[in-house]
Amino acid sequence: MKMQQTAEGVARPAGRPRSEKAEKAIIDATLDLIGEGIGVAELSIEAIAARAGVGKTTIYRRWSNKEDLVVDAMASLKPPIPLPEQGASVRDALVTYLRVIRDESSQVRTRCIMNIAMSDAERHPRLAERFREIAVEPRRRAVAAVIQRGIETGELRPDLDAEMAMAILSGTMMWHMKWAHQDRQPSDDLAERIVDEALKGFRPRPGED
Amino acid sequence: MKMQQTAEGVARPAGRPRSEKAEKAIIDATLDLIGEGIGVAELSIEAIAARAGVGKTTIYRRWSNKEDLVVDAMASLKPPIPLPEQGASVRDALVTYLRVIRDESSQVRTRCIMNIAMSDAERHPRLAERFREIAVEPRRRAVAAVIQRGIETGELRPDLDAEMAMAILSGTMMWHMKWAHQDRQPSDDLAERIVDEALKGFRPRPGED
DNA sequence: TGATTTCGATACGCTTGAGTTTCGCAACGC
DNA sequence: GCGTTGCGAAACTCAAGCGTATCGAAATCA
Repeated sequence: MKMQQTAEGVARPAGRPRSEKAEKAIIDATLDLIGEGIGVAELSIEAIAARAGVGKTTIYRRWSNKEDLVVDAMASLKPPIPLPEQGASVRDALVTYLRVIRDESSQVRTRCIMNIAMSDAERHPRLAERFREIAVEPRRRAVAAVIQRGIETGELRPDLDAEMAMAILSGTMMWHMKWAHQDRQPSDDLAERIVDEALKGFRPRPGED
Repeated sequence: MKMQQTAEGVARPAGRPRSEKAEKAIIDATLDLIGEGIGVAELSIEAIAARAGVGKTTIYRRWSNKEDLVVDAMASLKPPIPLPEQGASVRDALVTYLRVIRDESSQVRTRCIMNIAMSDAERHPRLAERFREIAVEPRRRAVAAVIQRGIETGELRPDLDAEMAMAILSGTMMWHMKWAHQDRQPSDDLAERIVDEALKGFRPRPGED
């Protein structure tokens, strides 16, 4: 594979360059299929190639196995974290955050992707790590910042454990979305109710401090 | 298929009766394989038959497809709910409850089964329904009873929403077990810390009532 | 123009597992 | 003993999908 020098000095291989469009089509097809409820195990390279309108060779030239492809596909997801506006109250910021989780959890596509992240993660550590990195950590940091600010303004208890608060807020919403929506869709004010309930324990106790 | 009358008057088919031992072996093998991390998609009848020391025909005679078998296997699980002793305080009862969840979530086998229940549930509604029925509902009721008692004794706020409390307790523990144990195993006092944090919001506010 | 590489398409050999059938034996009631 | 049904084992057909190879066309650079 001879290299050639471009004007910018970047080495590039001779011959026809790889198609970025094909690459994107492959990633999109993978996410589409996953979003339709196909698990990693059932996911076939042939189906991805067909969906992407691409030859199998084009896939194998880029990824040597299915797991690598799925990891890259998951990593390509840009999590829509509308970071809570810094001007709002802690309550409003947390409500906004939980509303995002609720809305995402209502979409079949997001739920399927989350299922894969959570379930197949047991067998594919790299996938779990990547998902944590792109989807969990940024949010954890965002919530931690909100909580830190709340502590500084006195809206929250000074000894509040941000990690615990994060777990309570996210965990409670996830539990509701997973196990409580069997008969009815989530009520519109679910985010508010969770935040208000949690804040009962998060706020400073009157008569203390 | 001719029927015959037993002494008890129960109709039973002619010929050799089906082996309960084989049936149990099939169920056990299924749960074993699932517990080892085999997903429903990769789970093969052949592997189950081999593991159970049974012919494939013996499986097909009882279950017409894989989903039916998995549903029955999951349903055979007796969830170990050590119902909190009624004498203990609400705090102790809830700590006991969360400890059970934590201990279960630490076992690979239980985690695999839960993963299947939660993830494959999206595609297999009967499986989700059954799991909810045998694993979620009994616990929900147990916790609801504890909370009801706490409200009656004045240990908890009279307007506390039992459903919300359940979601907070279980959801928070599940979140921790799923996303917080990446670097270290759960601390021994995790159950206590969650309950104490939650109770800060669950107890009556001083000066109110 | 020629060398090189990628493109999509198609075909190929191979493995896995589904679901069925057949076999000889075992367990039951009569 | 006889009829019936279940048993495990093995063989079978069939389909899906893997990973590789080959094809002619297209894209890029020297």
